[in-house]
Amino acid sequence: MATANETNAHAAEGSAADDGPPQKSMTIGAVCKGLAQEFPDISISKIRYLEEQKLLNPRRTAGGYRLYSASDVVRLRTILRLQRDEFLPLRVIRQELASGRAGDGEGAVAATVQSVAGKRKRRASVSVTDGGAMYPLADVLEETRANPELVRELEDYGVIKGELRNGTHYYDETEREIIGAVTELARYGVGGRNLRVFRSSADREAALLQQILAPALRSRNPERRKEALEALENLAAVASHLKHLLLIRDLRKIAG
Amino acid sequence: MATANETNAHAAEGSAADDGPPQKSMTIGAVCKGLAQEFPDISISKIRYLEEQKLLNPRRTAGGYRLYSASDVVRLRTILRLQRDEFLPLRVIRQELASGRAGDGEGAVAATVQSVAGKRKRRASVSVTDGGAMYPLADVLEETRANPELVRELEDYGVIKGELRNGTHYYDETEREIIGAVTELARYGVGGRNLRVFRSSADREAALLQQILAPALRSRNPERRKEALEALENLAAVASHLKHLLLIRDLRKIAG
DNA sequence: CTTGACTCTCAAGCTCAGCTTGAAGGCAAG
DNA sequence: CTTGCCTTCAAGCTGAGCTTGAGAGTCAAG
Repeated sequence: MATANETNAHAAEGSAADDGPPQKSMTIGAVCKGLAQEFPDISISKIRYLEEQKLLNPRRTAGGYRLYSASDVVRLRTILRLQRDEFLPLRVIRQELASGRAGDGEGAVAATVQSVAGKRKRRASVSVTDGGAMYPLADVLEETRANPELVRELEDYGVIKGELRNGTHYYDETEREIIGAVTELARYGVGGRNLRVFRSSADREAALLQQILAPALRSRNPERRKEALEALENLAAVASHLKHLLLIRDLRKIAG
Repeated sequence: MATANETNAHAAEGSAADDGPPQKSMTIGAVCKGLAQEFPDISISKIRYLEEQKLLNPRRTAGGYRLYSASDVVRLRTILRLQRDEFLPLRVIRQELASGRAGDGEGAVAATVQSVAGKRKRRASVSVTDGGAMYPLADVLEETRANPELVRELEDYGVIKGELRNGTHYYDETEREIIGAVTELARYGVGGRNLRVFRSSADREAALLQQILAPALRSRNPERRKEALEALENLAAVASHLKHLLLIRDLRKIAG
């Protein structure tokens, strides 16, 4: 738990005290735990696999242990993000990283995520079946540049709920995006109380879809259930699109 | 090899001479040959597979033969491009298509390749300020493969209104897409009467946004008015995104 | 109204990416 | 010196994305 960072076993090469500025290399297990927050399906074997595929190349101890530097970890995070958010196959990620835009420098790698990603977030929240990644409040606040007050307000309204783990609030991907969207709306003067409108319509629509798919969702046949879940995702996508269109239609009258 | 297009066997429904304006549907074999130019690894079985995966839904002859309209082919080309150039899995392509970035319209789809491809690029049909293009009912019906009954129903409900010009109904881009989306929903069992839910929430949200931007929109200063319109578009986009997120959030509970 | 090219469905199978698992053993620090 | 993390290597698993084959039907040209 926690950030599982320094606390971990075998954090090699920290030598003496915490005086040394940037000499901290981590073992594979520590790296894995550190990334588990953002990437729940990471595993030691996966990291090793990525190395086998020439995407990583960490230092080794005399005894053969892998030692990951900070930039190794950054690179790994980049790889995982490109895979998860941009759906790039490893073959292509390897090229992207190799061909210029990123050696190892953190700046360079950060730039890569931007440049390769081009636009922000493709998948993010469209999936009903969540990946399970959680982000600490501090990160969310920094990324969305949201007002902490507003986050609290959202929690009070029950729009988001977060998860309290050893003293810090954690939010999932969807919640993070909700916070971002609401922050954006706030810039235009759409206050917290107005969110009721959005919330209640979402509730109604969810109820509608549930009702329609209820039989299949309750089915004990797992195949049928899986199909229903897929249908649910598609329905959500189409329904959202329809809502958008209807809103545009209304707004056009207003603008007209 | 030329375009290998008209030369093909069984180019159905061309009936008599070349008098018919837009009645050209192709069989699967013809479509396949036509696309082989750009996509060498296309195959008939692959096209059928894509249909099985709910990415396509062509008309059929009485005997069960697939008949691909021009817009079906455009859609298919979009799918293949997203797959080849963007490495998107079919799952994601399905969502991208369902959730608006591409209906079928040529402009819209071109925009999709762009927008999904990476640049920001707003979708053609979401703009509050309409382009003004109008499509005759017959075209809309063919493209969306909507039930005429359903279109009438939508008009009764006041969701769309169309325009009567010398005997034929004409619809704008947004209306056409609404019809498409509703048709899609109908395939999942979301009937006409359920649309009230969507409509009323759109109305409420429009009212909210109007209220917020009312002063600026009423302004006599054209500059200020233009700014307000832009704000309206952004608000609409963000609001739609937020609604989608909230819906996902609710659905996750259901699915859980 | 036949003929032959084309198409249909359905079930089974195939390939490859992307990991996971297990066995058999070595390294590091309390 | 023991305990827990680490190593390699080979084999295996899973799901996506098609392909193949069998058996039957459709369509338009002749």
